[in-house]
Amino acid sequence: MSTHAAIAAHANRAVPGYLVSALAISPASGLTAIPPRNPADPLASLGHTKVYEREVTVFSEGDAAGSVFRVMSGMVRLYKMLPDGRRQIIGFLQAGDMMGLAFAAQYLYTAETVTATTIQRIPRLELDALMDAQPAFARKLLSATTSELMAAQDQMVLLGRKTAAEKVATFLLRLSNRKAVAGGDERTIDLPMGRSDIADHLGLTTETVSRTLTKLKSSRLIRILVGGKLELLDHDALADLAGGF
Amino acid sequence: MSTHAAIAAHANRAVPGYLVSALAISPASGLTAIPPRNPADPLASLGHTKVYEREVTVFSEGDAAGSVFRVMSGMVRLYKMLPDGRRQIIGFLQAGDMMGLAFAAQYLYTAETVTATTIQRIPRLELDALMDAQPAFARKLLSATTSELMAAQDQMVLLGRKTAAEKVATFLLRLSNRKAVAGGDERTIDLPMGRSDIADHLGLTTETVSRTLTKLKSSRLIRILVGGKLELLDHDALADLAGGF
DNA sequence: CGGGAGTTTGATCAGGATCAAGGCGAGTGG
DNA sequence: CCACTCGCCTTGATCCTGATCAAACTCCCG
Repeated sequence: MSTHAAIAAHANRAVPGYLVSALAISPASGLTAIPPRNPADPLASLGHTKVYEREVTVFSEGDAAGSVFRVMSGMVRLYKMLPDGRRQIIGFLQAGDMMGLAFAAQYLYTAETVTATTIQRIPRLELDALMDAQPAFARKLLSATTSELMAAQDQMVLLGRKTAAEKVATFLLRLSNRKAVAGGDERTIDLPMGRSDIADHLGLTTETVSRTLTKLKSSRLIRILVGGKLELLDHDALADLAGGF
Repeated sequence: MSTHAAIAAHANRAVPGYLVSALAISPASGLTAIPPRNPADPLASLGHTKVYEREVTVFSEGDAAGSVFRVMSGMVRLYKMLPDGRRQIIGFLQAGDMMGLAFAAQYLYTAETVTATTIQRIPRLELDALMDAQPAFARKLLSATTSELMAAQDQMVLLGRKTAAEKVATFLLRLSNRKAVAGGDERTIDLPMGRSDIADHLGLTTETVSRTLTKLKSSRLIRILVGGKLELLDHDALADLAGGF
């Protein structure tokens, strides 16, 4: 399922990017001698790639920001915290998504792996050099960032105006959508993150997330599978419930 | 107060941009013969500028998107609606802010004036041409859009995790911050929008906004003035209440 | 197999929404 | 110029969704 073609399709999807822009991952990255300029993935030759364990911190809000990162596989959560510990998860990143892309001296959110994750770290200086060398790449970054902004605006609608059931349904459909475009079974989605992660992403509590999922299960809209997987039994009914993205 | 210097300072502020990026407005724009390329404001010579009355629509969600817009003076609200009419105001735009900047065929939100507003309309083709001609300008747009994204993430924290009082306090401080950087009296801010606009921006109802403002007034943290103005009497106490941006 | 974190379920609480009246002020027309 | 009116804002009473507090269950994981 995570074929190169699938990843490329994902990166070029028409659907707004999910978090900080998805950029094509070179099929060849890491497998062959690195070409100085790979037209398909200009980033491929920059920085280096590292495997992180599950549930570890990649960088923290307030850290000096010298690099940007690209998730190659696995899942990362980005979040901001209020002084008293309340947490808002800004988004979940998957293959192709970038993070840390900002013109600020410090990172403005914390990045932690959810699962074991491969991440490419690119020094800002190298990214800047690439933008200078390839204006088209700067445009690509702009396009990806704009997509992120649109996704962020959808999330505002969700957080500000949707009910608990609508929030959960929307969340499930988004995951399914991402996965569908990335190829793979439409109906079965992965939920590697915990209930409290989902809660902190949707502006709810774990209990409410759990109850809502239970209700969806009772209504035969979803089926909860072992190993953090979930099957969407009635996509249309979920879409009705979600009330638009 | 809205001197050229003030606007320039505003556009270059370190604080994250508020909605879709703030770009320098040329001091000379519209006042002198238009130079073909104004280094201070590369946009100045593009498209044309029009004055809109208060409470009119500039473009609607779903309209074919052929232009981007820049607010030169006045105030605009951007919002998205759910099918049943619930509304989420994405943000309020002021001088220097841009809207409609997306790589999509349709506008993804509706833009309406709050007050009488001067708006520059720039065809996308012209913007694209400018980006081709001046790579530095594309970088500037990227920087502005990234700032917007950061602001959107702050708004997610507000919507998902803050209480009504924290939301209102944060909102007032943001307005004050914008104004402060743009020059002008730190303590007195303009609230040209109605209570229901504020409510739809903060994920509350008009009643709750009104009650919360009344409480802030009783606690001597603010004073509500005639003509949609408001005075911040205790900036520090408000900041405590807001609990971080 | 046992321990423990995460999840589910239950009971109660409370913040903010909803429903319902007044009050106030800015425009409008007489 | 003043009074009226309409829309917005404020205030009050009640309701309800989702939070909080509490406990049992399940499934990993060692």
